[in-house]
Parts: sequence; structure tokens; C-alpha cells
Amino acid sequence: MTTLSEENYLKTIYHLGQQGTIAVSTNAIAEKIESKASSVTDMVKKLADKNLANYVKYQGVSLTNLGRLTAASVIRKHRLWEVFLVEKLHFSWDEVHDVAEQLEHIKSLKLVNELDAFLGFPTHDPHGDPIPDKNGNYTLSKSINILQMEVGSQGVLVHVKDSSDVFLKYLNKTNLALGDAIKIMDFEPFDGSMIIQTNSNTINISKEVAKNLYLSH
Amino acid sequence: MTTLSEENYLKTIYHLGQQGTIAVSTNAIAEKIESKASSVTDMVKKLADKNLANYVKYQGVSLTNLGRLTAASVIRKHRLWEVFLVEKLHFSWDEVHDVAEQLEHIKSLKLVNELDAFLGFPTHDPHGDPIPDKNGNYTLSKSINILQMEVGSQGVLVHVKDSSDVFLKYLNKTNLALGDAIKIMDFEPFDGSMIIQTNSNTINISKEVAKNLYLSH
DNA sequence: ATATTTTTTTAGGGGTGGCTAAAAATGAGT
DNA sequence: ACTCATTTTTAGCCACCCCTAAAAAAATAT
Ligand SMILES: [Mn+2]
Ligand SMILES: [Mn+2]
Ligand SMILES: [Mn+2]
Ligand SMILES: [Mn+2]
Repeated sequence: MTTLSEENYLKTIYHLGQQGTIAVSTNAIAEKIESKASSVTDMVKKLADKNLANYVKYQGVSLTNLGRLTAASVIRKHRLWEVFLVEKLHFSWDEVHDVAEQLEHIKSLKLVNELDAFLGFPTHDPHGDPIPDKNGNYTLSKSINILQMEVGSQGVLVHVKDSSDVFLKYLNKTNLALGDAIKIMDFEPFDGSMIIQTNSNTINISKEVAKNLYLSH
Repeated sequence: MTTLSEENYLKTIYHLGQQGTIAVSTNAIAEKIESKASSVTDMVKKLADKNLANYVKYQGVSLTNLGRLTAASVIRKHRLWEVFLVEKLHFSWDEVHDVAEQLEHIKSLKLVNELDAFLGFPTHDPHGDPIPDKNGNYTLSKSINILQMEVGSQGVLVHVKDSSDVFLKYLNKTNLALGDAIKIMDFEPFDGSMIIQTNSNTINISKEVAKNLYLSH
């Protein structure tokens, strides 16, 4: 049985290292999880003892198959709960993350499977992230970052990389939402900013913002 | 902010001591929570430090107003989640308790209030226990224990005192469910057993079972 | 190649929440 | 009132998960 803390580490390693396949440094984990490298070293040893991670001193951490499956299960729960909160309980997409961080650790196979069915087997969460199936598998939709698109081309916003409430509140303020049709009007090489047009208005977005917006092919 | 463990202690003290109003012994708490009296002493000091409990050495523990409110909030969440699991996710009443034990500790005021609304503001959980409102208040329905009823009288099963899965599975097996009309056919003074009749059949129940069945006035 | 900086691990320690065993207080029986 | 059994607390310990500071290894610069 995995603890809450172990599950958070597994998720972090999964996200940092291509589903946990490539080794990540203790420092990188510490930064993401907002702890210290020494704490990470301790935990990573425990994960290795439990056959959840591969750990070689000074050479970083990756996940075992078991670790990967466990991480995917937590991520599956996180994203299903986010859908539940938005679709059924009137949460907006910037309010769900903290609650989902708690709910993702609830242990009940029946609960997650029934929830999945109750929600109509959703494939993506409110931020456009794919929901892994029971085996931890998902097909990544072939969206592309808005910075790679040609001026004059169009697409639909299907994914935001950053799910922090501060970023999502910014998008709310500028009236950008998942599903919006977007046309690239101009790109400024000096600072990487863009001018984009939605159904409702034309706005200027910084490169920082653009990095997080993904449109359907 | 209360921890998961603190919340479980508060709930236990609340249940053992008439909403926490009368002092309960460390031993009683230890037995209910399946820990040891020495562990309870430690925790109870912490609860007193946090102004959640009144504790006088060797004289047991009761709850402060804050402690009572916190306990009621946890119980509210427990029972709302039980309703959710049964009404929306096809759980049966003997499957909900362990999952609700986990879900009751999720911290989000918006979540519990939206859940309440989503469920249509239920007043009772799947075992007939009342759901406290936001202020911790509830009206106890005036059901009576089946052992107090006259032979020949009738009532509707509205509450089961024991919510353990082993007891509920027994009721399932004998085809007894909340809402069933029940007629008392006979009472045996020797062992306190009863013969009762439902719509579907006539059954003999032991005193142990009868103690846990409450019928509407 | 060697020195310096950066990264990572180890050593030692703190808070929480549990335990056992010993000591202290309480309560009952005579 | 005093003894004995029971209840409760205290003392000391452990696992978990985090920390800071020091040591060790690795990476980088000269
Ligand atoms: Mn999230
Ligand atoms: Mn998400
Ligand atoms: Mn319950
Ligand atoms: Mn219940």
C-alpha cells in the first residue's frame, strides 16, 4: 500500500521523466514537490525498496513498471475528479486542482471505476490533459503549441500545459477557454509575443502565455 | 487546521459522549478507535491545546464548541459522501463506510456544499443517520427501537444503528432494507428474539439484531 | 590535470502519531 | 481506613516524512 507522500513522489517522477522512463534528478523532484533534495533522497530509497522506482546513487530516479502503473492510477483519479468537479459540481477549471490533489489519494477501485462510468468515460480533463485508462494507457492527441503555428492559420484550443490557478484565472480574464477557435494574426520575433483572434476579441499574448497554449492540428 | 487523525478522534468523542457534551474515558476512545489508551492521552492533550476538547487528567474528555462543530462537519461530509456513493455510483449500503471514512477528510467548503446541492439536500444517509447542516445541527427523527414495540404493531424501518458491513450484509441476506414495512408478529422473552413480517417474508431475528433496528413512530 | 563550483548524499534532528512497560491515581471490597 | 484491582498517565521508544549542515561525488573551469 502506497502512502499519500509516496504517491505524490511517483506522480512527480512520472511527469518529469517521460512517464518515468528516463531518470530525473533529486533536485528536479525537490523543486517540483517543493521540498529539499535530502528529503527526496530518503523517499527515493523507500520507493526503490518497494520496487516502485529504479535508483542509482548520483544517477537519478526512474520508475519501475509497478511505479509507472501506480503513478498513472493516481493521475487517472486526479483527472476524473477534476471532470466531476467541473461537470457536476459547478467548479470552474481554475478551482479544481487543489481539491483533486486531495481526492486523487482516495483508495477504492470501485469508486474510480464507477466515477468513470458516471462521467461517461471522459477522455480528457478540464485542462485538456488525457485521462489514463485502468492500465495506465492513453493516446496523446496531436495538438501543437501555438508558437509553432504559421501566422494566418487557425485551430481550436484543446490543451493548456499550465494548470495553476493563476494562469487559468489569466485566461478567464482574457476570455480564453478550451474549445475556442483561435486565429494567429501576428508573431513578434523580438519578444515572442503573438496577436491572436478569438470569436469574441483580438488579444496580445506574451511568449510565456503562448508556451502553454496547444491547438488541435 | 485539523489533521486526519485529530478529526477521527473528534468524531469518536462526539459519538461516544452525546455530541461530545459528556466526558468520555480514554479507554472508551481507545477501544472505538482501535488504538491504546496511552495514545489517546497524547492526542487528547493536543486537542485540548487546540481548543477542540476539554480535558482534565483522570476525568475524561468532552468537546468544546469548536470541537463539536468540527466533528459535526466531518460527520456531515461522511454521510453526504455515503449518499453520493449509493445514489450516484451504485454502491450498496454495506460498501460505503470505508470509502466515506477516507472522503470525510477532504477539505473544501465549496465541495461539500456543492455536493449537498447536487444530492438534493438529503436529510439522512443510507443507514438512516441524520446529516448535520452547515452549523452542525440536525433534527433527530423520533424512531423507536423495535424491541420497544408491541406485538401486532407495525412500522417502517428508518434507521439501523450498526453500519458495519457484516451487519448490513446480514440484513441484505434476510432481505431487510431501509423503507421496509415491518409487522411485529411475536416476541420471545427467553432470549429477546422476535418474529417479524415484511412484505416479502416472515423471519426470526435475534435480540442482537433487534437492538439495531429502528422503526418510524 | 587540478582547482572550483554544483549536485547529491549522509548525519543528525524535529514533529506527528503510534506502541509497550512502568508508575501513578482512582475506585472497590473488606 | 487500607488493600487490591483497574484505569490512566508517564517514560521511553519507533516509523514516517520532513529539515539543516556537513561530507562526498560529479561536473565545470582553468
Ligand atoms: Mn490538476
Ligand atoms: Mn488537470
Ligand atoms: Mn458510515
Ligand atoms: Mn452511515
